[in-house]
Amino acid sequence: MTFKIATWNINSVRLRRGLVEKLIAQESPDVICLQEIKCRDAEFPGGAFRMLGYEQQAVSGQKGYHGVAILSRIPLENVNKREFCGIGDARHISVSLRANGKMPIDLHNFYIPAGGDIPDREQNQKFGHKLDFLDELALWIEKDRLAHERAILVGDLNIAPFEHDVWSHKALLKIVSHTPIEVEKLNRALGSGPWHDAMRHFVPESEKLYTWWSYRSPDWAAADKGRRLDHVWVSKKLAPQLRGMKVLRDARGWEQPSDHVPVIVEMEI
DNA sequence: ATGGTGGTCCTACCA
Repeated sequence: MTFKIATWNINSVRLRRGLVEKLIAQESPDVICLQEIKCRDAEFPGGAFRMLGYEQQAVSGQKGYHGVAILSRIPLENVNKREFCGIGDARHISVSLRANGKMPIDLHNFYIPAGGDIPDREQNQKFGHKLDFLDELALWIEKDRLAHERAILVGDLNIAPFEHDVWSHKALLKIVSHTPIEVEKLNRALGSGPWHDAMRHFVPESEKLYTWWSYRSPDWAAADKGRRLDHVWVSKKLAPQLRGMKVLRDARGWEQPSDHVPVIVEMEI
């Protein structure tokens, strides 16, 4: 079967439930991974999505900040929430997708810390937290061999690793999300192991590719000062099965938009 | 170099 997965930092799922419904109407993904739901589990509008066929749901919420969720039309098993850096932030949830009797696919949904403004862990604890999170992620991936078979990793990773993942490589080298130390740590976690970048699989490294445009730019489309903060990675075993990818840039212009847009990947599973 | 906007929840904090 051709399987379609979407990932989207929704920046409050209660405020933008209608935009998720619009995504569903337009794209009808089999699985939707959301980040920054910004609500507790009990406040998640699961009923509305259930009515649209997403009867399988896994939610890790908290009050006011962060929070991740997975909506699925495919049966989910083994819901797991990992706590990073020993603080209670809801920044990860994983499930196994059980599709048409084949071996399940492990799916990890992440919201990696943004890291604040100053790219120095001595001056900015939030940047230190981001680096520690990435180190812990790299260790976990290696130790538990997260991509050993059929696996997908998505989310707002808050890092734009390639030169053309940002509007100006030179201007952003000291801007959190594109600093060399963050890129190096992301590469250590994902770039050199059993993972495969499913977005750059379809778009060459020499081409600009963004998923986020700041709210602070009223002319976001004209200025087009974007960054690719949202990612889809698949295990190398799944890489030959990739069939398509798109970034729904239009969603940045929807009414009362998120500052991130959905990324959609299709593959045979 | 600076400030620009938007979310949560009600006072700043976070992005």
